[in-house]
Amino acid sequence: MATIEDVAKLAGLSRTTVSRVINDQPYVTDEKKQRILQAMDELGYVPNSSARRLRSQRTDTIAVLLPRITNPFFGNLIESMEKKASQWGYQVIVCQTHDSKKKELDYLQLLKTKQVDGVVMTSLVNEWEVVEPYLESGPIVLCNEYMEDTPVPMIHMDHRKAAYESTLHLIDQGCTNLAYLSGGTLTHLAMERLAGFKRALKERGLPFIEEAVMDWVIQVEDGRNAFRKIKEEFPLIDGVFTGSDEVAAGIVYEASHCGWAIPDDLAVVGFDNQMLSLLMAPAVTTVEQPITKMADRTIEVLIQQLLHSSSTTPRRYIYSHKLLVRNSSEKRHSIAK
Amino acid sequence: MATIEDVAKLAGLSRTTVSRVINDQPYVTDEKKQRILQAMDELGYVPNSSARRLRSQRTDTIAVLLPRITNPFFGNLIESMEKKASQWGYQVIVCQTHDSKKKELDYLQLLKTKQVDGVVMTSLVNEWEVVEPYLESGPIVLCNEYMEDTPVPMIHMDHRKAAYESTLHLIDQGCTNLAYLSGGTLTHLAMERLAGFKRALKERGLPFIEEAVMDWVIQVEDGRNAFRKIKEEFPLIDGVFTGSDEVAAGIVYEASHCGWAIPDDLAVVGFDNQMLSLLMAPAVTTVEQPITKMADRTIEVLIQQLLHSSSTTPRRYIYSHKLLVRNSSEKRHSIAK
DNA sequence: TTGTAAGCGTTATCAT
DNA sequence: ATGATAACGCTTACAA
Repeated sequence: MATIEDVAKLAGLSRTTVSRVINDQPYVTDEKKQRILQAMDELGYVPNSSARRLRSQRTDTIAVLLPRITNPFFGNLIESMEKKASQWGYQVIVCQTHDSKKKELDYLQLLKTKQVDGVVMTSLVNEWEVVEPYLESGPIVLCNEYMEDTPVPMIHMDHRKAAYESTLHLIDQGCTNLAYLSGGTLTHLAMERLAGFKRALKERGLPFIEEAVMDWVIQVEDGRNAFRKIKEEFPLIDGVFTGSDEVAAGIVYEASHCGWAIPDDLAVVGFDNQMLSLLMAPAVTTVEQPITKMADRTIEVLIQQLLHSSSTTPRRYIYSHKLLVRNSSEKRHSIAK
Repeated sequence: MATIEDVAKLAGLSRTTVSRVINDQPYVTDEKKQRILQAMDELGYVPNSSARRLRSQRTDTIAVLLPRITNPFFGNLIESMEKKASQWGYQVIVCQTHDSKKKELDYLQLLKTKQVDGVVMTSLVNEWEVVEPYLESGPIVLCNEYMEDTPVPMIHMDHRKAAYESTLHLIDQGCTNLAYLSGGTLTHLAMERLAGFKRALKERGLPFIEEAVMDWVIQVEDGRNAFRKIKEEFPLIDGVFTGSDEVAAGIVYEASHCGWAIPDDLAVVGFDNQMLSLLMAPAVTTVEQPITKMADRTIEVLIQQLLHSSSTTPRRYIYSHKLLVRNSSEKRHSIAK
């Protein structure tokens, strides 16, 4: 494998000059530049990335932590982030935490070992206190996930409000016994949504049915199971708030196959506006998130920190959602007065 | 940032001994080991990964090239690969080529720059001749994608056979005018499938309708457009082979919304057995791939190459598929005699 | 069992 | 405009 030394020798110049060419620095005559470029070509020379990183103390790489790539929401998020990052010459490393505290910390370790320059966290399962020390090793930006009193930039939606509106919508359709299905209570996000759900109930004087709260309902399969449980144990439930379109789809699917009418017997709302929600029959009411905008902003904010390591107070960017009402919740003859 | 030197000093030992502890090597007394571990802890020491890589010439990282992570097939593939790789202490870098020749080569460059020890290609858009030279820089394994006379291990299904069987199934259901929708003709895979499709037609004496072949039909949206085209331009078409469940879903969706009956007016088969195909109404007939098995084997094969750099002839592992017949193609009263 | 010392391939500093 | 030289932080012969 050819090194910079080999190139220098072949071109009859010094390593320094070759390095200048590699890094597009000034003070190299065109003639010598050409000689070097040709030598590089001849030897098939490629700079060794570990050596560059070691010397320059930069990796031009950022890590994006997410629960699982197979969740389309995060898939789309990472897709946009990568596009944006590459525009700035940055690589992205995808880090799946699978909602594990240990894995989350393992990946934050990348910051300490200098494998990445910065980190984006799109979910947060550890306590913030545990994560904060890693800030010493490099910038962290929160996208999607968020919390109060945290000294890092945050880019996200108002999930409490979104859940609140979804729930109001269900109530407006005449639902009076609502179930709440969540992807897990560990994250701050999940608590925000639950708060919005409860607030809507309270405002309309409806009871919060503790027993009809289910956690760790994430996949389609979980949604199917949840429906069966509702059918057998809580037949009075007439509306379901879910934190994901997959779960909503599972419910719609299983309900249809069990002879329940959606939305008349059971109204369902999902979250994220995934393709799936539109394709289901009936189509699933859901919350649209401005994924690309959030992703782009996140990368911009992180890279700005990387470039200027500015000590300005971290900003917070809040994006707005959109409730997409579809047939899984919209009753033809609304019972609401 | 503490270095190995700092730890050595604090523990009153040499860098070498510290290094031995870091790498779990023998010949360190328990007492000194403890002293070192404590020093590391005290200083919050973490080995610098660039330095290790530079010195050891290994990255313990492999790159997996795929078209797009938002395609659930590849999402699941990468999920399994990552799991397997981490069992061996390897990291995985996800590289989205978006079917671009340039990006594919850019990512292969990771091998040359020593950012990764090996590469898995799950799709191949460049000519093999262009890719082959990269083998000098490290091992490459093909998973999913495959071709003849290539000196690298291959792990894949027989796509020609799968397409052949799907097509026969459509014909058995009484279809006589078949359309063929492909995700792109660039890959060898696509050609294999087309060959299987054609063979089935030929065997049953049906015509191959050149005009009803559509390329670059990938997403749900493409499927919807494809249906509209069929409806307007080729109303005689009564069966469609598609290379993806998304496309099939788009067709089913659009057809239903246009008043066509699936499968009676139009039978549809998809590919990959994605969740979506089961959830559609009607559910989509599809081809199940043994994703986890293929992913696991791929990583094992690659890591074996990494560990032993054996010069044995590269093996080829062919896995078998399973045609899942569902309502998008199975006619209640089969017309076939 | 432990330590010395020589690199790994770059880039940054300082001369020239 | 170009070059010599010293790091960057670690691993690994080899010596002790």
